Amino acid sequence: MTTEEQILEAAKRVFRAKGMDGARMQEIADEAGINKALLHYYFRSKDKLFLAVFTDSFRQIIPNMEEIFSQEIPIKDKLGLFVEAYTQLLSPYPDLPMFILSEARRDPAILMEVLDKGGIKPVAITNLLLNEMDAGNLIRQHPSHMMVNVVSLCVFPFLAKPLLETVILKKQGVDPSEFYTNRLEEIKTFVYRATIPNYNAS
Amino acid sequence: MTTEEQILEAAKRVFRAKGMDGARMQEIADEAGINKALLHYYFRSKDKLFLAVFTDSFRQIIPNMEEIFSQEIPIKDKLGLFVEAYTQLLSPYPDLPMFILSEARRDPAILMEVLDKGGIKPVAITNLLLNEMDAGNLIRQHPSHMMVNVVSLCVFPFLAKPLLETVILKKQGVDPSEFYTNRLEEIKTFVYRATIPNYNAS
DNA sequence: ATACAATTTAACCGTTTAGTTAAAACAAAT
DNA sequence: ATTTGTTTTAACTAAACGGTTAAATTGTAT
Repeated sequence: MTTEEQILEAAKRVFRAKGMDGARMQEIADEAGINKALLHYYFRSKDKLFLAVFTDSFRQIIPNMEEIFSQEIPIKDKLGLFVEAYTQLLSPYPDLPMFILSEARRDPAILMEVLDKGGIKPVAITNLLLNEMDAGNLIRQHPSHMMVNVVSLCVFPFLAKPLLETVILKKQGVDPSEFYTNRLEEIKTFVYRATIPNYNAS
Repeated sequence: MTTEEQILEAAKRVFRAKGMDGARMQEIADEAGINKALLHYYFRSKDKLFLAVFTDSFRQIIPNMEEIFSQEIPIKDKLGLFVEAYTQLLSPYPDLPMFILSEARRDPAILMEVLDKGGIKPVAITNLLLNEMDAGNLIRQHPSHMMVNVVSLCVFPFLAKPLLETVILKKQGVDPSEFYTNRLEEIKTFVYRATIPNYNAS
């Protein structure tokens, strides 16, 4: 791994954990095992380094939806695959969603910079969902809301992790690790019941 | 409104918009229409002021669940009322959820400080849900996951607001204001289909 | 009017921070 | 051996920040 990559990896860890305002260039240098001078030697400013981290992070939270939704399988299986892929994508990086969303709120302009590069094509998915509704394979509903609903169920637990673990779980006596292992199946059946016709009957 | 209240209101606005790390005491003083010296005259330190804001904000995002769930109405109506109450609770303060969750992640210890004061009793709700499942009024599922699911659907759009508006909505040609007005009904029917037996049939 | 609390003004302190600079050391290729 | 790019060291700057201080001012209640 080159020094530049080492720095970027260290910067990812620190920025994701503490955000732009809370992160310190010195801490990133320490984390990378180098000194502050070398940090500026590679990335001239904190803003440039942050932009690199944010761009990289944003690419990471966009799942490969085309790969899933272009398969020739029932829409129910596509939804299941998406939920699986997305939770597994985020599991190793539980800080990612909060990092992206809170930094996007702090500086909405940064979204426009990154959005054009990393392509999101919700139109294609929208049409696919509408076709499945016409075919009777999907309960009729607004595609935008359905997409937001599914993503909400997948992402929210990562965003609320500290709150969930202390409030709901500890006070309820539920084992946190058990909660997370059950989570995937619970999301899937919840989504199936809300979107697949006659799912409850079967 | 007393000066102390003016300061607290100003601090709420600034802290919620920029977070602890991004907020500046000078900006809070300006926002409150006073000077920095007076700010420390009332709240001795940034930490103390922040704690006051966080405590107040945390109380605000805990809906009055007892009032809703103790009514003598079907569980379906209780769920609908909860979704309605919660989205209406957050609508005037769209920054609240992100503020609470991101600060809770930055300093998880602050949660324990606040949690004991503002009471959350998920055990009562858990038992209520289990009873409704036994009575056949609710599709059987883990109560913890069901609660997280419903809250996810309500809160996530507020957390992802800037991202949603730029990415999904603008690129799709959907009017953001139309999205938000439809949102409430979409959540409710989504929840009904996923939790109420034979809801689709009726 | 006097006393007292609230508020302003303005300067100040100590610390932290991003960023710079220059010189030296190091490593690898020519 | 010399060059070239990389890395370290260490000191430094300039600005921002949280917090303090003291004196003056204002307003209000007694």
